[in-house]
Amino acid sequence: MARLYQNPKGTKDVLPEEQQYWKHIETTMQRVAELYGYEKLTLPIFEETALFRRGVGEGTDIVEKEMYTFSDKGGSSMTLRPEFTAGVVRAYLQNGMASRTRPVKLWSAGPVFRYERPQAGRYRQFTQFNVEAIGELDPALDFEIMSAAWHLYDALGFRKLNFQINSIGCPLCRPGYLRKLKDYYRGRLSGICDDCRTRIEKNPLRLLDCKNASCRPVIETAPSIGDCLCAECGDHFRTLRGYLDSLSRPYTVNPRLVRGLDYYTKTVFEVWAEGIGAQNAVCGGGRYDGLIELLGGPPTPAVGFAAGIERMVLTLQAHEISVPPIPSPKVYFVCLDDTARAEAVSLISRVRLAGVEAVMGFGGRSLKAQLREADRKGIPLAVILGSDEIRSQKAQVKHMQSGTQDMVPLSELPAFLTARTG
RNA sequence: GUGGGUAUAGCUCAGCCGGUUAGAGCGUCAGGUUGUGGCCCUGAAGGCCGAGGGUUCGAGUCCCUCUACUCACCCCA
Repeated sequence: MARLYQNPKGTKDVLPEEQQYWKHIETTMQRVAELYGYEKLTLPIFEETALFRRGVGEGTDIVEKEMYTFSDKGGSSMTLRPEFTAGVVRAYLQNGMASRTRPVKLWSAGPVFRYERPQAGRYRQFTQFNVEAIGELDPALDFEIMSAAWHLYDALGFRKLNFQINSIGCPLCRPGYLRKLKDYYRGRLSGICDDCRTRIEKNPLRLLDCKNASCRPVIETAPSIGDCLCAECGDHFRTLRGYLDSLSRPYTVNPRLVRGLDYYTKTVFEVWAEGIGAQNAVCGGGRYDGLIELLGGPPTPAVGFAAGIERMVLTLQAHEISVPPIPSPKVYFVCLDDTARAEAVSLISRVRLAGVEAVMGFGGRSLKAQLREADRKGIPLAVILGSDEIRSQKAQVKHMQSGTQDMVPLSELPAFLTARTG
């Protein structure tokens, strides 16, 4: 067994036993997207590398160390998508969607790839549900996006979720804040961890969510971005909060919430789940008013979020939320000899066409073995076909739970089974 | 990239202070008299004890190296 092939590190097989969770999430997210008027956009899984370098940001961890980049046979540098937004914006610009009525509201779902050390809830290939609304600065749109996320988790049956929101300003007001923050930290170099000393220059916003205990008191008294927002950003955030309050959507303003991607402006938010380990963000998103222009389009505001499906599955399981079962066989055709099997092959085909999930026994297995299989798979009805039944043209239909049996003419079997399994 | 933990059957795990043919439960398959599942009983299949080296008369057990898995950091879904 040491010589068997293994799945690549950080990937995961989703076995049949887990599929009900995936199906529940997939149908729910599609329904929520429809309820909010978002249209589906299907994108390639890889794009040219430059799109992500530019769109995600050169200084980000994703670009610096996490991308699956390769040269194709023509010598072009390609990258498996590490997130959706850059690809969505590329498709929006390339297909002339900027001339559609705004906002253009799009959703996508599928695998994304980041080369990281795996741990609980973190994979190198994982699956995201992605929602974007492009072309509108109205805070009501921020609210709609957050509302869609809230609606999704509510419909899935999640409880005990934590909505965290913040505003990280815009190119007008953020530089001034960062200057204040850096000055504050430069005066306290001795009290902070090594990581934070490098963050001061490299990624100052990240100083605010350092988990190191020694940095905590420094963070507590650090200048807050909320006090430094420009008039536009401040108004935007206040209006958004007004919408959230009016609908009684529980949330926490977290002035230390920042995000790892360069393109965010104004609103950022995350949704945290309990009980699934350290990687507890099931959803992250925000506004990115500068990205479309950065990727060669006209100045265009936009807002969106991405939710991680594997983490949603973990949350459903950790919170013991029951999900709809996947339809399973309702009828098992027991075949006792070759003549019976020939009859079963034709009968089962008619039964399936009538919409009844049905399976049959293969090979020369005993009656006992076939009934045991039907029992263990929880199949409620067994149709027994042997030489007696062929001779009389009547099958025995056994109700597995009660053990009672009916004699049913073969010609009436499809109708009988349809009625009993409806 | 940096730490910690763990590797014995498909799964969950025993295996003492180093001692002879490697264990259990669950699962799978089969049987328990002619064609009837569940409970019970019996049996079978399934392991180079993660890999390589070392110590020893003798290693699943002790030591070293490697690999894989796992949790956490960085960061993120």
